[in-house]
Amino acid sequence: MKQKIAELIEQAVADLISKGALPEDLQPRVQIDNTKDKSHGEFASNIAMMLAKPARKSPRELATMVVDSLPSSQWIEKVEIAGPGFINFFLTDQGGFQIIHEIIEKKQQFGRSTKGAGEKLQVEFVSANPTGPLHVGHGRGAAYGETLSNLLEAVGYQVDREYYLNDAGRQMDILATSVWLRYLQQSGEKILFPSNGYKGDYVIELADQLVSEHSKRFSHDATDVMNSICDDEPAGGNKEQHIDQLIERAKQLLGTEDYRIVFDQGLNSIRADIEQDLEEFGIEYQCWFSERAMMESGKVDAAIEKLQDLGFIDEKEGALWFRSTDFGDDKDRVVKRDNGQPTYFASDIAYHLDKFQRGYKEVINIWGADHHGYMARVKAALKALGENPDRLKIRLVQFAILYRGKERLAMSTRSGSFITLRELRNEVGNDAARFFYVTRKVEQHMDFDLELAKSQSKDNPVYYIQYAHARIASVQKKLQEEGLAWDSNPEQYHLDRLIEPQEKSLINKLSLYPETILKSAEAGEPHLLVHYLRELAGAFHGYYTEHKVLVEDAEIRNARLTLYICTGQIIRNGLTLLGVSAPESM
RNA sequence: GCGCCCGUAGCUCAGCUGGAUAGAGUAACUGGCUUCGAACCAGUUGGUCGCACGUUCGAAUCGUGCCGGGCGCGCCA
Repeated sequence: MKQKIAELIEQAVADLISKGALPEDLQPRVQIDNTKDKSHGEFASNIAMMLAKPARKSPRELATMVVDSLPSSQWIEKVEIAGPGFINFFLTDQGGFQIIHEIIEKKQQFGRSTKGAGEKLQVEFVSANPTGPLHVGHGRGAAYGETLSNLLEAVGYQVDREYYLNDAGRQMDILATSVWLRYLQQSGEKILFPSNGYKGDYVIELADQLVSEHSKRFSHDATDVMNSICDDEPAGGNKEQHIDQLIERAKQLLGTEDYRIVFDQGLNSIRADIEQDLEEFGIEYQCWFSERAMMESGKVDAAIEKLQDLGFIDEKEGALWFRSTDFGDDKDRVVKRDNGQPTYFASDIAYHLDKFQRGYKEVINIWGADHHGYMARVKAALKALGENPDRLKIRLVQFAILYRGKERLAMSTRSGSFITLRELRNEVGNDAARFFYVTRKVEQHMDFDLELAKSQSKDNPVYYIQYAHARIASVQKKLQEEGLAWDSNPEQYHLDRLIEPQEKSLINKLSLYPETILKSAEAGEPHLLVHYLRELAGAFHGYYTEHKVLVEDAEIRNARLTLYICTGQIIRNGLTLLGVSAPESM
């Protein structure tokens, strides 16, 4: 409808220009807004104010000219000029009812579009290190990434969801060593657990599995393990050195093959746990991309060599530096350490190059806000490699700070004291968790009070929306019980019987759904959809309490049922995109 | 010190590419179930939009400078 009105205005302006009433070089950027106040009609345009200056006329005078030149339309009841020069459009009933027919016709397809034209996009999200279970901080990225993917699919893109698995590097070595040391403790060795190791209970469980599957295969005397290892921090030493020496000792005593078994035991088990956790949360990836596999394939070395060939690598102090300052970064970055090991950044370069080569129109990364410093260097590397860095879109997700009442909860994986995503899901439920996470825009810091979410779960907005859906389902059930049915023949809708103000505003809300989806998707802001659904549910609840559906008058009944069915459809469509269920009863 | 994000009602947050009297939820208070589900509805109270300039017909929205909070600035991942 907006489009139709915009066309009318464009015609009017073009008409005025051809008559010489307006300058030729005028380029109208027609903007149609939804009005907040219905006394201003359904839609408003500020075109007269926009053109006032270039046309050298007063806004109101210009508005009059535009209105007089406006072609007539069956959808427009009347047009008024108001305020400083707004042109307000009042729709005819038929104009407003169009949307009802469209919803009934398209059902779950309503609101979806083909704007994306089937182009391929990739969304990479969560990508937490497989060193422990996901915690509530990861949950926000998970819910956001999945919802964004759903929205992009809804507007016609083909989306691949991807998880970058950091299954190589020092953190994983620390995990493997932690598991092994717990294993040794299980077998009765007196070993003081390193302060820098992973202390969570799940590490002990991994050690238990190791015992039951491999018995004493990895056993060694505590004295051999700890011999000549430097002191840990509590004993006055350096905790980083301490853990690094323990890693070396583990590799040396176990040998390549056995070390890999211990390593993989931890990796595979945690990865499986993460995958299951996310699946239960409604998220399935098209690809789990292994960093280790990428390194073993030689892609990381190849990327470094390519940069070297292009002349962007300097050798300093035994290390290889990528000259990222040539491409707008603050400082140059090491890609290969003096010990010959590639850095995390080197993997990232190779990984992003690989993504780009897989033919996506755009690659979207969802990162925690603490990673914002990496944007410049990754884009710099892509640019150096001859790729267009604008194809990489990075969305930063601010932290969710978890509270239990007033108490702020720790979220460190290493310390082992954190609330897992699974615990959160069990406590507040998947629907409330998914909904809560995307209610606020991602740039906002978020306070997540567990006690509130739990104790006041009845007041959670997600139930408000679901309740509207359940009420509609309930009415339909009641209809059947009374031996009645909704007449699905459009001739029998009798929409002209919808004359109540609550009906008008509900219809108006319904008509806003498609543009809400489009905007949410394009701006990457699922919270717009959340707020829309709340408003829609609000409009419905108000209507529901004021007017009965199952009235004697069959025409009014069918008209209202039609409106109910449309409302239920939109709530279902919206909640589905959010990954929230739309229950028939609750 | 430099960079990114944020500052709107007591609290948690919306406010669409600048648009008409700044909106929800929650909390507080008042009223509404013999009638399709009260997990609901109607109403009242509550704001110098952090502060100050600037841009213009018009600024919560854009620009600059302060103030306040969060995060980042490793041969860690």
